[in-house]
Amino acid sequence: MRRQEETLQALYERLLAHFGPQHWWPGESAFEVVIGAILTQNTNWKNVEKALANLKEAGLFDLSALSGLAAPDLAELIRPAGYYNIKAGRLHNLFTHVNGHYEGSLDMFFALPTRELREELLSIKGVGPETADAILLYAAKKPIFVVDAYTYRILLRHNLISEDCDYYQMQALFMDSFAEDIDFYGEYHALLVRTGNIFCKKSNPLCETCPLNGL
DNA sequence: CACCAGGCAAGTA
DNA sequence: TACTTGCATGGT
Repeated sequence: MRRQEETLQALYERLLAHFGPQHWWPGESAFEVVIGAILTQNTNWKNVEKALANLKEAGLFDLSALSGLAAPDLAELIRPAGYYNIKAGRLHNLFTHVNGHYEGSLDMFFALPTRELREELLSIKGVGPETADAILLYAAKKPIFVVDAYTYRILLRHNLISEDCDYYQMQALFMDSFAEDIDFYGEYHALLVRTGNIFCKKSNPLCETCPLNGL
């Protein structure tokens, strides 16, 4: 319905006016986005930064170097990000896929059409819908909207969805409302996360100073 | 001290 | 199919 896309447009404009452009994803390379996408699963970004710094300081910040590490050694380096044993395995799964099918080249992997690339990412144990979409949008530069826990919480609190709304329903809400635009999708998701971090945490249920009040 | 963070997979009934 | 639970560090 038309009302909904106007609301989503207004929501974006309010957030942009309040916070300004976020210029996501933080990090310079596609490789860093991929690693960060795994490490930030259910984890504060500050903790991820410590893990990324460890990898860089160890001089192991590339796919072939990390592929050669034993799981316990990789786990120790990413320890500050939490779930370090699980995440070491998930990173390894991803490296193995890229090494086995694409000569260790992310560029070659990302040259796949969006639909196929998404399916392959989801086939890797440890890569779910949000991680796959974050990699698609911010690393592979494909036009796809990333949904996360904050997206759900913000939409729910402003009565834009019902409680049982799932990942793909929320994603369709945005992608049906707006033309495909990598920069716009990237900004919008980043703004939702920024807003969530400040105004829409579980511990801050009232959102009294939230710029979205009165939508 | 309790609670939470830019999820996901595996186990259970 | 639909819940539930484990994973874990570091900040508030």
